Amino acid sequence: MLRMSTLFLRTLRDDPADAEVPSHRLLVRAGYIRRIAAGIYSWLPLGVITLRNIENIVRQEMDRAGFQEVHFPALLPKDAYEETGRWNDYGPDLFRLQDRKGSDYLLGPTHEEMFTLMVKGEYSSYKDLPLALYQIQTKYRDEARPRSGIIRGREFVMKDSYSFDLTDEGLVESYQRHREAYIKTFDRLRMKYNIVSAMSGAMGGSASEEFLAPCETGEDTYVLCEKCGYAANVEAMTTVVAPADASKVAPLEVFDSPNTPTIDTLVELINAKFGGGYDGSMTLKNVMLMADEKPISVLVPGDREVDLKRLEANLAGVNDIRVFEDADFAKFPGLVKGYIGPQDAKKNGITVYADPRIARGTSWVTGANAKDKHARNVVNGRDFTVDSYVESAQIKKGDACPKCATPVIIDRAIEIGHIFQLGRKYADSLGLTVLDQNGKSQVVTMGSYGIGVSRAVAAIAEQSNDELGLSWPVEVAPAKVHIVATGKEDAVFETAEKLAADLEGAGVSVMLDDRRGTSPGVKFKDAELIGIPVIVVVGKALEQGNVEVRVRRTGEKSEVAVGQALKAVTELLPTLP
RNA sequence: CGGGGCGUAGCGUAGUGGCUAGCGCGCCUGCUUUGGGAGCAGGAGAUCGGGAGUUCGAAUCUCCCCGCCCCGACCA
Repeated sequence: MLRMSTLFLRTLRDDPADAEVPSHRLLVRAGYIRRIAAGIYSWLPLGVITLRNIENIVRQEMDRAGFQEVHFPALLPKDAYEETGRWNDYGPDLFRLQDRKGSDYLLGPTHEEMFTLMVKGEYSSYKDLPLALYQIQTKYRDEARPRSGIIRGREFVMKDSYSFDLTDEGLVESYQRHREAYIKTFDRLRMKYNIVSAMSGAMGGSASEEFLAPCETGEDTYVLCEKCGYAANVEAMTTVVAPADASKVAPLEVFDSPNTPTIDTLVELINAKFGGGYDGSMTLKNVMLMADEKPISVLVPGDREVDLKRLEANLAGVNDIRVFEDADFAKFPGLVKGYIGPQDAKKNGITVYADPRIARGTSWVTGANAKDKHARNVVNGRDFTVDSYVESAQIKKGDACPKCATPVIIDRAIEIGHIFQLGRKYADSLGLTVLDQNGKSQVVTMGSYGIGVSRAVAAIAEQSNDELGLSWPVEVAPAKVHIVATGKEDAVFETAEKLAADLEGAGVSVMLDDRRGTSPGVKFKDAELIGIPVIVVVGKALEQGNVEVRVRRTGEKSEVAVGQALKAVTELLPTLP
């Protein structure tokens, strides 16, 4: 039982000055967490209990799915990370340190290497597979910009699991098992979420999905089709465009276009010149980029920007992309800034990438590669060629769903889980093999799955709060019932004590506000701020032999006889989220 | 890393060269009060982020450093 009279807790009346997003503001005000440094927080008793509740739900669902818990140190020698190349590839986000002998260590940002080696050390037969292991552990990443309280921290708690299979089909099955376990977990946490297609990114591998909890303060953007349910991270959103028939398009025509350095000025000019009917989407923008210091041109419709994130995610084998600078233009005199068209790309030795919207046979208005000159009726396949198609244009609200063509909506969310099929990358570089039925050595294929446990505290807080404070789901809350004793008569406190003891006896965790001499207003405000789902007030109504039962989330109140309170509360709890 | 903002008591803040750094919350003591962050009286609590400088005099001006927040870049 938690007692307000002794609980290590001080709630704050004012919002902390350094907190903006609701979860951060309220978790600090209600005394769950305190900031230690940027992206590094300590947990006070209420926070620890809440975090543990979430951890335990995650643990139970992992165990139920047949995954086995292990535990690694956070402090790791660099060896394994050297072997996979991540000691360097991970870059400045890796916390590195040395021991007294000068040996290199790191604080684990994720544990693929360690799990792979652990399995390698124990297992060597196909008969041992499939296998899935997990841990709940503190991770360290020296984020360039930690933000939003515990939504993106530099130290955070994560559940990470890894599956090990002999075959690709086995991996797909393991992936599905994890997917289902995640659905059960997040449902139990009472979170609103969408499962969206994602890019596997730097981790390599094929299929990947993210569990995104929609909320305004989220830092991920994703598209959602309300009709067919298609959901994808913007990076993974695909564009379906049918090739056009260009046989009737008039020949390419170069025209004078002075003072049209931007798409807007160009559209204005061509509408005046050719009798209207043009808009930005009919022009072709040539964005010059350096991909690993090789010049590339990316073609997108004039009314859209190049989305560098999407481009980078979809452009295989390129590490670094940057926009052209003046020095780069100087090296390519054939490129006339503001008047570039893809017609001469070959001649200039530039690789041309195009967004799928620039389909074969489509006709465009674009630069004519000469100062103050543009061209119209420039047809893909006739007047220029595209080396490769790559999703690169910015996604807009209302773009067509790739599955059913319905206009999609765009929403923001917090990433709370990520599952993906890793493949053999780590098993290969660390030599994790098993003998198959024929006694032949086979490289194991892996899946990797993560849940941001401490981030889930923030995500749930983001999704369940109001102007009064937090409002936790029953299974997550630091206690299920918050009993407020108001008044100065001993009878009130005695009744409250007894009810608290009875509830605890029935397996219902209780927070009891047993502070004497604290005014009722303070107790109510604190209870609402802390966000325990059921508030029982033992006070004025006691004269009639009643207590008041309130539902935090809805504000519903009802009076029940003291003798009925235990029953009323235990019956109420299962009906709440 | 680029842009913007900020750093004064546990929290929120006032104070643009001049007296002992002010106020609210919280905290302590006493009295009163007890259904919506009570009242009165008294009290404790601050090297004004750090260092150097300018000045008769610096929270206030200058320089350097540190830290925090927001936007962007980045982010398995």
